[in-house]
This record gives sequence, structure tokens and C-alpha cells, in this order.
Amino acid sequence: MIESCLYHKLSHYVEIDDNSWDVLAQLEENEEPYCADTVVREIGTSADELFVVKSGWFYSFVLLPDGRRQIVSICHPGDVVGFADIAYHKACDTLVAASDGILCPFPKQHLRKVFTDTPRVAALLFTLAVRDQVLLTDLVKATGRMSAREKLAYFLLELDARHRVTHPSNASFTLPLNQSEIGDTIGLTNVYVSKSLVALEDEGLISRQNGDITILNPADMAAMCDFQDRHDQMDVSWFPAPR
Amino acid sequence: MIESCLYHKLSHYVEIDDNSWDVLAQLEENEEPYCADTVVREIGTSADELFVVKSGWFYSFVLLPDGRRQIVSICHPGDVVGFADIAYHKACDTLVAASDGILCPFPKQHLRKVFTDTPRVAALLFTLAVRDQVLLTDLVKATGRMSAREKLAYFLLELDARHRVTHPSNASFTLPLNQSEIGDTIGLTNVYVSKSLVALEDEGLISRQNGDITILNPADMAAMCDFQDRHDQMDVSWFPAPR
DNA sequence: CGAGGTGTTGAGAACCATCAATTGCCGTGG
DNA sequence: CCACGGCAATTGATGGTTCTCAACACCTCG
Repeated sequence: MIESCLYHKLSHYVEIDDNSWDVLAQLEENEEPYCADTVVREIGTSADELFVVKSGWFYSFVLLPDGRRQIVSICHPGDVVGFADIAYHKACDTLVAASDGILCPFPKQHLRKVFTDTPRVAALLFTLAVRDQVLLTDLVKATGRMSAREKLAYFLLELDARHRVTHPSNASFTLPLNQSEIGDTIGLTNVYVSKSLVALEDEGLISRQNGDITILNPADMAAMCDFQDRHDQMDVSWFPAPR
Repeated sequence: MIESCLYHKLSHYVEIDDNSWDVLAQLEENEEPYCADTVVREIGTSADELFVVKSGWFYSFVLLPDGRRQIVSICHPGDVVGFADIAYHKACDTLVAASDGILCPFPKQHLRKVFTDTPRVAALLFTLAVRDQVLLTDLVKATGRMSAREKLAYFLLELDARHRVTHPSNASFTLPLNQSEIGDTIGLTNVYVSKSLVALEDEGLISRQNGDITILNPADMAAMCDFQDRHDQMDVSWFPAPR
């Protein structure tokens, strides 16, 4: 059993038997490196592949005709990318590399075998997809109903929570996104992201040192934006038994 | 084979063999009626059930501590509700009846049998869940990056598209939501929803007659908010074959 | 007739966007 | 080594979209 990001992340939630693992490992058979800011897959092009993130950060976004951009998903090592495209023939968003990184593409058709042969893995993938959906409801809540400072508190706590799954001890994390990208995620301008970050820092809620973020007061920040950690656990009780 | 909302809706996308249909029919075995504005399931309570909507409209929302509300999903007859809760032990949102209606609850544990015995149905449910995810990305795009008028154009077109799946000929549809609920969906106040609706009407894009909405100029409205119809088709090419 | 829910309209204020200028940083090339 | 350009972040001034508060009209239902 090879060590992998996907395994590392999933084993946080559920015990993966050898049979399931063989199937999962097939998803990471192929590797494709990408440089920062490279487009992986354009919106509207054929959506016949999904990806496992092996290293680096990626994100996907949609554009309005006049150039306004909304980032809808940020992807870290161990994440499965492209669930949204399973239901459609064409990609619903554009996927780009936020930093240098490696993706493992696998064909959508591969899922057929997963569903027929290893229902437990299918259930696991289902759960991952559904978790993405919950993350999106959190994002809707933020973009729809929060002030700028609350949006940023949510954004930073969410990245922190995700980081903690694989790095439980780290109090701070590196943020390889610029302020325009942050704004395009939570619905602000780059200018107001800057002003709000300064505000959070002045209040003593966070500190920053060249790209690294430290959450100084998680409790107050979480109260401020009603934050829920979606990454610490999942419900696997209904999963089919391992073969 | 009994006629049902679920069958009616799903058969729009994929041929459902008898074996699959038997499994799906089990999801609708039990019925529970709800009056308008009744809470079906509170956020934070045990999430061990999913629902098929048999009749009426339902929606689910989250609240911020100070009372701000964000509606994250609107559910019509034939929809499966509660995918988000599959990944967690506690419900992530509160589900209420928007109008009088009937739900068919079924236990989450039921999915185990679906995944082991009927992979094709599992794939179908997976696809429905993923479609919900795409609808959420559309909503994020609207709340994060659109003006009030654009948000409303998107909102109305989305409901219209959903309505057309089961009522292809109808040019207008009934909207059993008040303007506060509309605002809580797309991130506006009830006051500004009113003003923006009047604006759309003045421009000749829509017309209203006591609760019914008619989209007068779909093309211009769609261009205005870069609308994509997510309901006209789905990709079922990768599904396991019927048994 | 009165009460409550819903929608409309107006005035004022607040928050965030827009525009513009400045700083600092880094890599490049003279 | 220094000059230069480009990108990212910051800061300030101004303006606009939307929110808030308030009043009023309408309808339904008691």
C-alpha cells in the first residue's frame, strides 16, 4: 500500500481496507504537473475527467461576461476535484493551478467500475462530493449574508480547518492566493480585502508574516461568522461493509 | 410501476429499468404531510433521514446568530432533499415547508443497500447530489458577484428552468415565496427585492399577476446574468448498466 | 371593523466599490 | 551595483448600490 495524499486525508475519516485501497490507488495512477496560474481545464470543454490533487493548490472559478470572477472551490492535496462535472457533459467551471502542483487525472468512465465493484468506495466518493456541497452552502451563507470582516474570518477559518486535517499541530498556514483571488472567493474587491485584513489584524484576531496567516483568536473569530468545522469528521456509519 | 413525482422527474433524464425502479419506489413508501411554514427538521438535530418531495415546495436555510438568514436550497416535487446531511451526523440546515406539501422520508441507512445492490441507482443519486452542488455554485456566483437586478433575473430563470422539466409548455409559473424569502435566497433585503422586481417589470423583462411570474424576454434575461440551464439534461453515459 | 401579513415607496445612511496614488518587493538587465 | 519594470499590497478620496427605517396601501381572515 503506497502512501498518498488521498489516502492520508481519507484515512482521517474512515478505515480503508486493502480492496478499497486498490481501487482508490488506481485513481492516482497518472500524474500531470502544472505551473502556477496554468489553466488545467477550461469551462465548457469536455468534462470526461476528474482529478486527485497530489500536490499544490488549485481552484476553479466562473466568469461573468464583463470579467467579474467568482471562485467556487479551492482544492488542496488529497482532494478530489471535478465532482460537479459528473452530472454534465461540459465542465461547469474553469480549473487553474494556484501554485505549482501535480494532478492525477482519471476518466469519469472509471466510476462505473467503482460503483459496480466497490460500493464502499462509491459511498466514500459520494460522501466527499456531498461534503463539497456543504462547503458551498457555507460559502453561500458568507457571500449572501456576511459583512466584509465576517467573510474574511470565515475564509481564513475554513482554510485553517482544512489545513488541520493533515497538519493537526500547525497554528499557522501559508496562503498562496493573492488578495484579488481571496476577494473573488468571498465576493469582495481586492482593495476591500486588504482593508479588512488590516482591520482583523488591528483587532488582534490574526497576524500575518509574508504570506503566512496565524489565527490568534479562533474562538472570537468563529463566533463572529458562526463558523462550523466541516473537516474534523464525517458520517461513515451507513457505508457498505468492506469486502 | 406506480406513477410518482420522482419517477416523472428522473425519467426526463434516464431510462429507469424495473429493477432500479423497485428500489426507487421504496424511497417513497412513507408519506408525511406538512403545512406551510412548518419546520420539518431543525439544524443540528440528528440527520438520519432523507426525503423525496411528493408535493409542495420546501426550502432549507441557515441562520446567523443575529437572525440574518440564508436560504440554500429550494425543493420542488420530485426532488431528493437532504444530500448534504449524508456526510454528517447532524443536519447542516433547517428544512421548512414553503407551502402545504408531502414528504416521503427514508432512512440514510437505506443507502447502504442501494449502493451494494443497485449501483445504477446509486449513480443516479450521486448525479442528483452533484447537480445540487452545481446549482449551489450558480448561487454563489449570483450572491458573490451580481447586482440586485441580475440576482433576480438569475433567481427567476432558475425557477423557470426547474419548472419546465415537468411542465415544458408553461410560460409562467407560480411563486409561493414572499419577497423576504426571495431576498434571503439571493442575498438582498425584502425591500430591495420589491424595488428590483418593479424595475425588471418596467423594463418589460417580466410580468406579474398575483403571485404568478411570466418571463417575457428569456434571452435578454439570460444574457444579463449569464444563465445556464442545469435542468434540461444530465450526463448518464458513465452509469453502470441496468441489471 | 381590526389585525396581521405582504408589497410598495421614499428619505437617509452605511458599506463597499471604484479610481488613483504610493509603497515595497523581487527578478531582470544594464 | 544600480536602474528599471511589474506585481502585490496599502492607503485615501469619492461615489454608488444597497440597507435601514418608516409610512402607507392592499388583501385576507378573524
